[in-house]
Amino acid sequence: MADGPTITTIAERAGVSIASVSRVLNGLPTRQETVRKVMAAADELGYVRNAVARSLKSRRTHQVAFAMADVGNPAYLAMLRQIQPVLKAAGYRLVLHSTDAVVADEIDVLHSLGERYVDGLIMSPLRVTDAHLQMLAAARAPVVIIGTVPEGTPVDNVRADSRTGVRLAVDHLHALGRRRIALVNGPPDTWPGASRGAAYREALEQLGLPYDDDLVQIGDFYRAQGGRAVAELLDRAPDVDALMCANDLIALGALDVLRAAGRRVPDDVAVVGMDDTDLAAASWPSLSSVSLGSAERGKAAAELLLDRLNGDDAAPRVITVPPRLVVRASTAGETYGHEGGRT
Amino acid sequence: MADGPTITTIAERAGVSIASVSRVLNGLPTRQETVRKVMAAADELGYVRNAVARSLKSRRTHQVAFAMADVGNPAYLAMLRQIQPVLKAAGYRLVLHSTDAVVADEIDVLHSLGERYVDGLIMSPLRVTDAHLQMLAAARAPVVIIGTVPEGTPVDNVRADSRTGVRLAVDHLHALGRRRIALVNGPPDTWPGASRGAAYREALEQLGLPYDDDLVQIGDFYRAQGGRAVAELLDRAPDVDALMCANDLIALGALDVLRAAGRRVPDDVAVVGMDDTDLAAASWPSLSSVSLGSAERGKAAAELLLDRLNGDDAAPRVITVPPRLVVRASTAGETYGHEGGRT
DNA sequence: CGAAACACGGTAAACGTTTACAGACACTTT
DNA sequence: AAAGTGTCTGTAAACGTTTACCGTGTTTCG
Repeated sequence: MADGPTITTIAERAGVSIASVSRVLNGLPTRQETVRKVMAAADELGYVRNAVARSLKSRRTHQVAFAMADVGNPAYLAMLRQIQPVLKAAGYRLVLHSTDAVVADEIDVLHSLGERYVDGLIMSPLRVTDAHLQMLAAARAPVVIIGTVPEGTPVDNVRADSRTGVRLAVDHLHALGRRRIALVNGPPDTWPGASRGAAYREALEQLGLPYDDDLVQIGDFYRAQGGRAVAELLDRAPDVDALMCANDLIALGALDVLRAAGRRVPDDVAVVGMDDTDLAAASWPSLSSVSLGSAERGKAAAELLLDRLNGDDAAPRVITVPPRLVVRASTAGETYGHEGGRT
Repeated sequence: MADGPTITTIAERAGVSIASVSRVLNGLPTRQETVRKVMAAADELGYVRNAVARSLKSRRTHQVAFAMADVGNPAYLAMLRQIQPVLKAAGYRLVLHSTDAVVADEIDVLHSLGERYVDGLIMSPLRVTDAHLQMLAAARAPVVIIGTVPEGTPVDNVRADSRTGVRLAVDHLHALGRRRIALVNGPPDTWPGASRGAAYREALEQLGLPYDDDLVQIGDFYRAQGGRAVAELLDRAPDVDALMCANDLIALGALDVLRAAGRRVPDDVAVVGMDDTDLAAASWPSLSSVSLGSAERGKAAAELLLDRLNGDDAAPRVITVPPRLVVRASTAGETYGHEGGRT
């Protein structure tokens, strides 16, 4: 692993100046003979351009960061899957940050933009605090937020519409004749938890259904906890005939518990999840789920960021991705396979 | 977004030289008064060190690359989940490459090590070609391969043991009294496909079961294809009583088709998957699956690489991670939840 | 044939750090 | 009082590129 060749090495070998080498390497107009000599020397030496030196001079790293709360969460992975190819096609490398849903870590990432190791950032924060807003206002590179950000924040913003998403699910359940529709939610101090809770209430109201505290159960966004929450719910409101779950993991937990309790799905209790992860198609009965368009949001975010990196300095843009209800066996009683799973 | 402050800006403001600024910033011994002035200036200006310039000088980027075949594949994600925190804790950023299982892309990644934008690389190639070996021998930074690499290749190597994995599964099925055990495999020209095929044959032999061509079906590593393969298999060998599937997706496809064909799982046909992905725990009946230790391999790889980055230059090491059979409902008929799923 | 135009290519500065070296100053020590 | 010791800080070079600028040699044209 001897010290790799640099343009100086090449220049010596080819008998030209480093400027000429650089010009050849960058395809700037140069005499044929010089091009030949430089290329030959570069080939023989196995030269590869030093990206760091290049970045220092050009002030471009050709790297973009994506900061997600949790590498394990399928919703973020869906984003990642879309972001990656878009950036790659545009010649950018992807630096991945996992913030473990810790606000301080997110702030750190924003702060580290000052180190200039990336040209831009896509971030999907759990919730947006004042600290976030301050850092965003002072960000040293273009940032795109996947999530919802207050009006006037100077960054591009790609939103889900969980309100409409919940609406779709509740309407669907109502249309199937269900009247005791429960909500199994995550913590209300997170953005998803809060907005889904509010949307549920609103949806009931629009349908003329009464809001019943007994029908709302709060747990965490995980399977085991979701199951526990549903168990409590069944105790308290045995007449429940539909469950709106705030994500797919909770819904899987619900299926576990319903099965154990001898309730048939969907005949006795219909279940809808949220996020439409791979798990929804894998479970049995397969899980109806509201897709909040994680994939589309990832793609949109990447494209917005690329625009910025190409010098677009128009006013901050907001894109809202519409939700989509994917109906599977857990509400419609269809047999698996009907919806043409993608795997 | 005016040009950020540099140590020169700070030096002027604090009335000292850039050398002093650098020293203070790096905690080298300096007079208290100077420290104070520099710190004050840095704070006021909101200075953040430029990582690129720093890397150029120090020849360290504090970045590590992880190259996986496919961002969508749960096995790689399991690795990623372990790699990320290990690197983060050691102060490294993670650059993610998705090679789309294209050999040329993998070679590209190896080649790009010459650009020195990372200090090291963890790569999990689908199969290792001569081109790989050449590049590995000439790699400009430490590389750890997750997968199997020929004896004598000068890189650290973390292996799965799919031979033993298949063995575990077949033994398990045999112990349950199954005698017509089929293999639903992926393409035999991939490393996983080839080794699983061979291991299956070997396992049968050891158990004194006859090898029967009708019981081996080749498809692809995906759900729909797995289902199709199993459908054909049922036609050809209706007396099959167990399926060893080369990965979890195939196994899910198998469950679909068995259910549609009215065969009970596990009573009529037992099913084992491979990789023990999240999907295995989510499906119903939950899927027995052989874990090849993706998570452990990821962790081990990250730790090996960190050792190298800390200057360890001992001979290349090989770590083999033992497989583990996770028994769930699809073979044992236990109810879900028994194995204490991790979600 | 001399001057202007032009095509190439070399010199050097710059990007923002780190760090070897040496200078400046304040004390000790003899 | 001169020399020695030690602490702190400034100057400058280096990391590997890109690029502005200028000099040289050739071509073109009056």
